[in-house]
Amino acid sequence: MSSTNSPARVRFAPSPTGYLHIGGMRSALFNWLWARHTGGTFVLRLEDTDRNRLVEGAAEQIYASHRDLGITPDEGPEQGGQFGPYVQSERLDIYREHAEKLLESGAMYRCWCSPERLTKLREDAQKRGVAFKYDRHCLVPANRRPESEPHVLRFHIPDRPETVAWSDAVRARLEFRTEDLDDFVAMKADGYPTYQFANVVDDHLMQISHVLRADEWIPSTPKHILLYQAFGWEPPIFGHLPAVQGPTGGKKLSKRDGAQSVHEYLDEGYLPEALRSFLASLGWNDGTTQEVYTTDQLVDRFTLDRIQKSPARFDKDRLTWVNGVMLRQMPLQSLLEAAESFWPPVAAEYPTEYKTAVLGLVHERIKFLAEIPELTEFFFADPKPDPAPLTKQLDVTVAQSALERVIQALPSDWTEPALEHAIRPLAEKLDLKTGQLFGLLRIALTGRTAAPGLFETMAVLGHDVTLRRLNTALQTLR
RNA sequence: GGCCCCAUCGUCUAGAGGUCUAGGACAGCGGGUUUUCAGUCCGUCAACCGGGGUUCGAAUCCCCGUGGGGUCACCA
Repeated sequence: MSSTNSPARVRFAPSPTGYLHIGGMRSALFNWLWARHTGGTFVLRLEDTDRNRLVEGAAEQIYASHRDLGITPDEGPEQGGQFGPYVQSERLDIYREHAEKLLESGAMYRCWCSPERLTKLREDAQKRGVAFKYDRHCLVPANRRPESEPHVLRFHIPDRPETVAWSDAVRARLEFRTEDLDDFVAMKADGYPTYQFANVVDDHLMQISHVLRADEWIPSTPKHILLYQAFGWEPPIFGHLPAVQGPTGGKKLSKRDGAQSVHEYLDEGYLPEALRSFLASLGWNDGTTQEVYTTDQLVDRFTLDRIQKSPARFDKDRLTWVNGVMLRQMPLQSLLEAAESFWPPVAAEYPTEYKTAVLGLVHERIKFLAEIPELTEFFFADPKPDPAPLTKQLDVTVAQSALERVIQALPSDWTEPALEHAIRPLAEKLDLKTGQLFGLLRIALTGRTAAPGLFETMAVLGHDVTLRRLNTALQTLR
């Protein structure tokens, strides 16, 4: 299948009303994957026709999210392209011009109805238990008003009852009856188009071949198709993606219930590659038992027919696992680069070689980069002296003599094997269990009960620091 | 409420009539490795929403329920 697809032109069209949450990013990723898989083009278009909901800086955040996730658009507001502009508020003339055509052909009509009247209509519909449909009041010649008065442009749903159907790339045939459709507003009174209208005009003008969008758009797709027909245009292929639900399920993922921006994950040290693999698995799989994918594999195997129909829940535990797998597979050098902005402040003065050695010890245990300070802090700063944990397992005198013996036994050959050779036998001589002695030393050296292996830790810490910390521990017991 | 979509372990999913006493993975639990934690290895718990059909045979097809979700804006 992969080689038989012609290059697709796909788009992701968010509106700048806030940051992009994970569900939105998943849609963007699917579009990007399909473009890459077919050797096509990924277009980013900003749908900013609602002036009331614009959020300062949101557009920039959206651009950044794509960049940082590694799915930079081929065409868009930032990169331009031959089908621009890619911001809808800069295309007002285009919409007006096209609206004019449909006005002339009779596919659209002017409507002067007040918000109050519409609200009343809506309430009536609710009372009667039916879906709201505009009553076409302004279609009656007697109700027409001067064109100079504020009005909107409505699309005239065909009077003849018919079925509007399309073959969805994700869920086979979908159909609606025109009787159930409302004469929706295409151009608002402020001169801006609605999504329904701008979307169709732009997708056609930008030669979009596949519209892959969230399935909440299914109910408005017949309106879009009717619009294409009114223009005499060929509709694109529609593919409606299953929703991404929050961790607790139920409602669709929204920004209030734990949904987060890509940046929050990036900031926690989730790798873009891990995010891509995990996000792809939310509603798509290749049918094998493979669980983690490189992006090349994703691009190679991504096909529309393997997109899931049912909603997927966002499971952070699984993301964390994927991230851990990728972190562990990463060469130490790459990990060092990825970790750059995650070091604790105290690490600032230390040389790269030292940090590399430290990273080598936590490489196996790290799940996301933000854990680095917690995992490595004691490599850079002495633990706070505290007698309590030192004597939790052993009484003071035993702990003291153990520390003294270890200090005396420290080898001159400061290597992991030499250290182990010198210290391990001490446990038996002191009549202690290995775990008791090692536990004591671990606390003395790191201030923690959980840390990397004792001897590798000592090897990295170096002779002087090790000796100092052991002495400090001894002092606190006196 | 009208219209629409969806329905396999807690979660992500495999499954396109027989190979399903339903497979993999995450999480959970138990154990091995081991100086702790993590990792790793092994094991374990756990699902076809219900009812009717169709068929020799249904998780897979059809219908009806039920449940969940979406949508009914001069928001996208």
